[in-house]
Amino acid sequence: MDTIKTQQWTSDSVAADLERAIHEHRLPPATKLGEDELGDAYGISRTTVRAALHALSHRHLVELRRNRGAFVAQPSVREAREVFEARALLEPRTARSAAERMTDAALDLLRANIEDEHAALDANENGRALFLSGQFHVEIARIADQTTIETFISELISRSSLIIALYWRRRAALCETQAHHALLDAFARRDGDSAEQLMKNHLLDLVASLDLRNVAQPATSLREALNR
Amino acid sequence: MDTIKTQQWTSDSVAADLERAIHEHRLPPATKLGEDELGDAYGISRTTVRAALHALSHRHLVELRRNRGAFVAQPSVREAREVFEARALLEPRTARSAAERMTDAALDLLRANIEDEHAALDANENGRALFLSGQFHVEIARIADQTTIETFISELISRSSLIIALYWRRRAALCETQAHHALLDAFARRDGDSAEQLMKNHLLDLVASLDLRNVAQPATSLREALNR
DNA sequence: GTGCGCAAGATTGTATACAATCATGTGTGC
DNA sequence: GCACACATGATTGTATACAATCTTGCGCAC
Repeated sequence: MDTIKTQQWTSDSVAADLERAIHEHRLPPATKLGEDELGDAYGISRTTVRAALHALSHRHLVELRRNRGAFVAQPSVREAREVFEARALLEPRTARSAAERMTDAALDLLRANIEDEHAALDANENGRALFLSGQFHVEIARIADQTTIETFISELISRSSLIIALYWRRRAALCETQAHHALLDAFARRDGDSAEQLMKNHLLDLVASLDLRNVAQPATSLREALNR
Repeated sequence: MDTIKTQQWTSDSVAADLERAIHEHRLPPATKLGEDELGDAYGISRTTVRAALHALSHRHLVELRRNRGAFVAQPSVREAREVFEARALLEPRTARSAAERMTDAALDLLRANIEDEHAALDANENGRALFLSGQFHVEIARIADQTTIETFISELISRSSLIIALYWRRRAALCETQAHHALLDAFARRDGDSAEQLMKNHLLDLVASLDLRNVAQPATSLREALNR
């Protein structure tokens, strides 16, 4: 197997590349991430790969098992609930702050994001659309000028993508963009109250679209299923 | 210099050990954390030390500068505000959840924590008292049964300790334990409303006890001061 | 005497080599 | 034929060696 790109990969950029692949569902939950394999793929040594995998494990996107390797995380039903509870605490109030600090330039960024998502959906690039949909939320935290909270939300968004991969119920993804449009309107009006409430409902809708009953989790490999 | 302990150090345990040292102000902000130095101190190779330092940098407790090394982080005034804004979003509602789920065993844990803090203060172990004071908040998240939020709060608490090291204004630390006592009472009554409100006020008091005006930050070395 | 440039030392960044651990398959005994 | 034990292979955990980068001090030119 040849290397992926001609680039000066660092542990951070490899981690970002892997995170995006996970976020876009190109690397589904439970995928084995062998160090040698990744090292060959990126054309780097295991040292750098290990640093990237450890970084992702701190973001709960990768699960490290001692002497067994790294796997794309498989959030449990419980973890899924927790992630959305954390988002419910952080995002509505952050959306309010963003609305209050909104600028025209920031509005353009959010509009461009929504348009890109539409374009990706039209091109049947569902993974990319999902990624952009998440970026919308991260952008809001950035506009709210809360770097610390943005870091948390960014992690929660990526984990949400894994949760969606495992527990998504509905087929129609269009309701999503509708909520983002409504938020955009509230932002355009600098309406903090509406933004907070819309974000709250948006998150509730997201959870409602998941199947979080305590059913057996899908496992890609038999071994994984039995070790649980 | 001889090794610290006879123990099988792993990157995680080294990171935990360093985090506690930072939390207890035994390693003040801007302290240089040389890899060779730490490797010798713990009796391990640089590989493991590096993994620990990277882990701490992901928690924003250590700042890594390319080709220059690792330093105990020095949160800026802005970062300090952000940390407490994040805590304000997470902790009050978490305290409410904890109150609603409180058990007698959990109450005992919290009581023991407060007693230990008193004992530490009496023994003039201020660092240990500060650590225990932070653990009180982490325990609450654990009692609320929110692992994800607990992780975030744990990080924010450690960062708060750095913030206190840099920006603490008042001398009297006794007001602290008073707030924890009040919270304990609310928990004992399973009074979610009070717990949420008390936590909110407690965090406001904490911020008020800091000097977050935009003054020049104290720097331990001249070089650090100039590079900023 | 001051300022620039270069070289030496120190420290981190990366790769490679070795050790430890786990998974798997085979063989032997019952 | 089944179960347990051991050996083999594969993969991760750790240490060491080398390369790259930055700091620092000296020396030379002006």
